[in-house]
Amino acid sequence: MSKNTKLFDMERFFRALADHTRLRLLNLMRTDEVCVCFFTEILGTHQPKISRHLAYLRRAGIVSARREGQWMHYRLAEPPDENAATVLKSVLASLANDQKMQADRERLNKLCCAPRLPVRIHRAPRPTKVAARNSGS
Amino acid sequence: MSKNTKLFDMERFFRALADHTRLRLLNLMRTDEVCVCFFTEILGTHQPKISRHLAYLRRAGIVSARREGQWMHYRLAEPPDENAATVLKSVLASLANDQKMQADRERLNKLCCAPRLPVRIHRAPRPTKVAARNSGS
DNA sequence: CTTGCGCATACGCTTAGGCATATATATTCG
DNA sequence: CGAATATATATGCCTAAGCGTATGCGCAAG
Repeated sequence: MSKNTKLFDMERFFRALADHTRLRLLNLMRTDEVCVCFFTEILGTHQPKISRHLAYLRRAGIVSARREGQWMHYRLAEPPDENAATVLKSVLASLANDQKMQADRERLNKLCCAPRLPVRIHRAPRPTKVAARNSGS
Repeated sequence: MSKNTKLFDMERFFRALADHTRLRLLNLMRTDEVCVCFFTEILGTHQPKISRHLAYLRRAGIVSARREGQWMHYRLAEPPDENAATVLKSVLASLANDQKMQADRERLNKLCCAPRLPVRIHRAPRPTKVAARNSGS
């Protein structure tokens, strides 16, 4: 039984997961807090598209945002419901098994460990690790 | 790592789950193989709507259908990928925790254990248990 | 204060997918 | 065969949500 008061809107939750771009974003946030410009760099797409999808995920309660000066940092949120948490955990584990998702993460790692960032995101704050929530629990 | 050859189309999978009617159908199939007329009876909705959603689930590989004379029986399918199986299992467990979903199941149980079926589905074959794959209940 | 940057949102367009109603197909029964 | 039943699909309508482009707004730097 669900311990928490807030109801789990399962339908909305799955709608949020039913998009390739959003799954890629979640995969990149699996262990890190990441700012928007890194997402656009890694996914190679326009910034408004990224922002729209991040807003969608935020509305679904799957990610949370933190402002730091002119940068917005996104990370996975604690689901308000234990069922959501369980499902999300297995979803993230599945992402970790996907080859293309692994490739995205490798590019992110390379990029943020590089001595110098590309000009486009020259001053951007690099992704930072977040307390592990999967497999470590 | 995914052992099975067939790739898991996660996006399609979640799109299939992103609908209340389909979640209710899946919940009713959690332990049973059920024919269409029982679904329409329990959900209290029109038969074409049920058939459309069942077709959607079938196309997503989540359920399978079996014909028996003029009746079609639907049940959960074995996901072709272990990631899909893991996620689906946690989804079904979440359904089992939902109060409204429990109510649906209780109505199905009452209906199919009743000495006589309502006139509408008088001759319909009753749901039958399927080898348990999740939560005993 | 003005300019530039990072990000969010608005706009217009297009498609997927929800719905109810109507119809087609297939099986069973008389 | 012809009617009735069980299910599937077609049709038309409407909304959600995808996309790219344009724009708004807050913060930083000059």
